[in-house]
Amino acid sequence: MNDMMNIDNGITDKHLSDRLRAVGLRATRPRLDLVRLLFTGENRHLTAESLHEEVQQAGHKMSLATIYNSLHQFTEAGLLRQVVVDSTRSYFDTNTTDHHHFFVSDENRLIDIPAEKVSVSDLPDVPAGLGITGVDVIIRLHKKS
Amino acid sequence: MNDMMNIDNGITDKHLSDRLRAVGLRATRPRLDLVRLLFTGENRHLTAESLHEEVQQAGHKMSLATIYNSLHQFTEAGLLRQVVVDSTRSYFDTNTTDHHHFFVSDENRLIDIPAEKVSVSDLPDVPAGLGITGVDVIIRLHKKS
DNA sequence: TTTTTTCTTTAGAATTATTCTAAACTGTTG
DNA sequence: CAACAGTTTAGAATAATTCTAAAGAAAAAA
Repeated sequence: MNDMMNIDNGITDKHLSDRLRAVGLRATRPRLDLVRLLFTGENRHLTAESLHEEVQQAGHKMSLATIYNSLHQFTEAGLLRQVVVDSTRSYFDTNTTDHHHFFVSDENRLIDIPAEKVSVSDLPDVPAGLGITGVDVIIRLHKKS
Repeated sequence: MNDMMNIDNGITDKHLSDRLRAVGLRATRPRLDLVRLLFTGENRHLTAESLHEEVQQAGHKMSLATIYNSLHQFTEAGLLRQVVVDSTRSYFDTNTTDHHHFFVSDENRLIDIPAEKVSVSDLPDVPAGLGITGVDVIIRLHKKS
């Protein structure tokens, strides 16, 4: 439809397709619709449900299964990062660089914290035979009385 | 059955009942069976399922709903701490003092890290109107190749 | 004590988020 | 454009958790 169409910054569908192919995923129509929402504009935090709604509102129709599949594929491919803050829902972050999170429990909302703002020091010895996958810092917040 | 029975350290059912009543919960038979497993001996990490199995093996019979109810009541009462590491299951920790966790994803196992071993410094400004509920640090581990 | 009230427990149904299945469909490659 | 491998999808299936409303037990009142 618009190979050279410029959405709201310099990102075209060509860029997005290339990005998908670069991580070994075919640039299909559904996946393009998703990455367009995900990687055009600011970094985002989302759930399968919220993304699904957004896709509908963007005028596309997509099975929830596809949303789940894609979120997981994108995560494995390193395009997304999964953030575990709530045991009832999965959150995904389009910012995959090293950083941490505030989690506002009253609103189920995540806020990024740059890595430099938190220093985790003197890490204890990791049990033998195990390696560190990642360090997650979550600062839980609540509305003040 | 055994008001003064000493399980394996100095903790009797009387102590456990008092502990329940101290946080405003009736010392019922099911709750006693649970706290006996939870607070006699070392600190533990558990899930509703794992606790349910353990209760069965201890020879009691208890509805899973009671396990869930109790875990949540105990958590609200401050007897347990909930640890969110996995979006498919809830973990509870009998150690409610300030500390952090290793999470071995290959085995779904938690390991405590004393608070002093991790220093979170230079916390960023908390958005206006919000207060800090808690700071969770989770270091994810995997089996080394 | 007995009675009454309030809190608990429970079995099973219901709910929610997520995953699975198998068939229809679409990029990609030759 | 044929043929294959990778994708999408609707809907069923699953897993963890919560709900419901009825029966049971602890605490309070009489």
